[in-house]
Amino acid sequence: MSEDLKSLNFIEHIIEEDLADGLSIDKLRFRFPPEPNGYLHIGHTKAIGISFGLGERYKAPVNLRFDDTNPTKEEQEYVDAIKRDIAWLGYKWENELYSSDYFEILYNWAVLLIKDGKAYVDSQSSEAMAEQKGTPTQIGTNSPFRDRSIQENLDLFERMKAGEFPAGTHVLRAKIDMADPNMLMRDPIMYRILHAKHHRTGNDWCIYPMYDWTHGESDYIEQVSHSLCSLEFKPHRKLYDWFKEHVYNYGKTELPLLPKQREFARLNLSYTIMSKRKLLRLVEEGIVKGWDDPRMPTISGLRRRGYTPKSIRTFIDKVGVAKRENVIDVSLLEFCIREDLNKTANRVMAVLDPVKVVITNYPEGEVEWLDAENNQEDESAGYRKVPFSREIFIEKEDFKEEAGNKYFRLKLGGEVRLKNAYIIKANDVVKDESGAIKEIHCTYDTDTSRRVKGTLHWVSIAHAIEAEIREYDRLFMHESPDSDKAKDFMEFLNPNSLKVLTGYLEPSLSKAEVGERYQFQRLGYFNVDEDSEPSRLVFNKTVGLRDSWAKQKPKTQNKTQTQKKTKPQQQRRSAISVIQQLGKKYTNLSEEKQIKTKAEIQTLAKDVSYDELEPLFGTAVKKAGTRIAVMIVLKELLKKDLERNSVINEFVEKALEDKNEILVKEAQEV
RNA sequence: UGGCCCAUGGUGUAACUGGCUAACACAUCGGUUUUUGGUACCGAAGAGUCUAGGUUCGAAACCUAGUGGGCCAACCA
Repeated sequence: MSEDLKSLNFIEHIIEEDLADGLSIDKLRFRFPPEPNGYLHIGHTKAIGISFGLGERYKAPVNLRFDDTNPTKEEQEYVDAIKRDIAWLGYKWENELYSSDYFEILYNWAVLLIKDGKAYVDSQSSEAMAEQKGTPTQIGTNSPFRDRSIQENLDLFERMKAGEFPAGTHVLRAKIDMADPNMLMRDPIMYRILHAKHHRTGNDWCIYPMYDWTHGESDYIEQVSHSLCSLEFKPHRKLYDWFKEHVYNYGKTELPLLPKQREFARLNLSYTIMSKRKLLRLVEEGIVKGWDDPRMPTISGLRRRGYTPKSIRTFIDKVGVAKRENVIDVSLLEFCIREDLNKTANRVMAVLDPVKVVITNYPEGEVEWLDAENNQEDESAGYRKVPFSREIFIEKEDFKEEAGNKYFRLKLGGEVRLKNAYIIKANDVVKDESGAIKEIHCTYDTDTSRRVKGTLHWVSIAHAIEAEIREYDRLFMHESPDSDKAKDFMEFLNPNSLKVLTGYLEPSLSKAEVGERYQFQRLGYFNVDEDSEPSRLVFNKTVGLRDSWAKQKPKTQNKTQTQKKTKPQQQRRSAISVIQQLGKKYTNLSEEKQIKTKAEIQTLAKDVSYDELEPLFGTAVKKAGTRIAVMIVLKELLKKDLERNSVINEFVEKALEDKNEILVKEAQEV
């Protein structure tokens, strides 16, 4: 193992600092805390990759902890799916834990908090409490129940637990500060009454702890050293720390380590949505066939689509970790899966949009079994036999009656190589009444040593097996479907996200098994779907091959859309600010470029008023470039109707004495 | 109108914590090789680090202000 020379992300920097400050490396401990209320998606993979990745890097334990404090939304089905997905990704958790395991200790701590006067029972409606809470810009007001006696609070809380009250009648709140600018500190709710059956604790409890109270304390109980979560929890940190510091008094002997919460930006993928709620809607409204529909960004969807765990892990590695909002281009994900599959997937031939080719000089009824290499990237992959005969299919797209010489494929009078077989020449076409090509008549040549520009894949008609091919396109046509505030994300659905075809495959595929991945040569990577039956194989297209030929054809809509997009900031930039920027780099430019830039500044100067320019006379002496640009603009203005004044004279004189020659030269021309 | 966070090529991250010509990956464009218009290899273009001021011999990094974006008012997590 070589030393990891990769630069550290900000979380790794924090850990390294903590280590340097004396934290013992064996105290490092992480956790991944999903709520079992939905399936994991590619966005979660980032969180998984960060915490489990850190675990692998530092050989530290990573707990899988289900944050199951809301029995109304959570189900065992999701627990199972989450475990399956994490394991599939190849990560190993130290302990499988549940927040619900800590209900008892959490309750006991809550009682201590009441005894310390740090928590109280509130008995208002949620509406009343919401009103008292204030707004982000307006402080809140105290609850009339805020100063109940400790005895009364203890009594009420115990009776809440005992199930004496209906839901919604009482809550336990932390007593912090209703005037805190951070709304989470305004006496947050710790417990609510919920007469619901929990997937693990059954009917043992009718009060359930809230996220903030549960999550941080679970970290503390598990002695997690670094509790990593996404950015929207940043405001929670203050409360996380408040709870933690109070509870520390009750547990410091057995639980000496205080966890540290840090936040990173979540992953966004272009053309997809990540919200569990919205994904659920796609499932419920039948837009997709289920959580594992290959078009879904869920881990189970990607798995079914043919993605490998390795490709997803390298993807997560490549996207990095930082605190700024980001949208990752799907092309990066596609790059990762192609990179992996290129090395591992065996090549086969399949024709998805067939046209018949008759090789007129090949004997009728004859069949040859030719050798075909399975994977030139992997010598151990070996060879297989493919049958060749008089009648074969090729792709419609691979033949044109006439075409320019940039078209390497088959055309009348032209030659092309058949992959793993012979060179053929197209002599004639047979058309039906409508003019559609029915057959292409070719002759073949057994001398395959000649250089021929194009190579086509093909399949012998008599030997081909039919299979269902499912081709997928992005589910949404908008780059960030859920960012439009005016439109519902459903409006951006791509109506053609699924295309079902019948493909003709070489016979070696008849033994293909569910989950196996292949490269259909020149087309893309495909895997065998679980809907397959021995009599009827079903393939999913995982991803197409890179296609630099397709790019030469007219650009697609999406391309033009993304290119039109410019930063809003830059759109409304004034001439003067553009000039400032040009000036900044002016002194670094080559002479040739300086001339160009100067002309540009002169043009822009037409849109600059003297009032805009004057403040820049005070530009620092060392910023010669900016002053040069200002000088150029000044000269343009003087050429027009501007009159010289003392401020201008002063600026010019100062420039004449400058050590920058360009500036002096420009000033001399005034 | 408050608080907190963020700002580096088209995209995502770096920059040894103030010091070389701002690096890497994806995307883009060109070339070489090739029985996949794939892969591999070589090369190019693209940012002077949101703006302005300041500190400093020296700023992407530090300070101030501005601009732009995000988050925060669920008995959700």
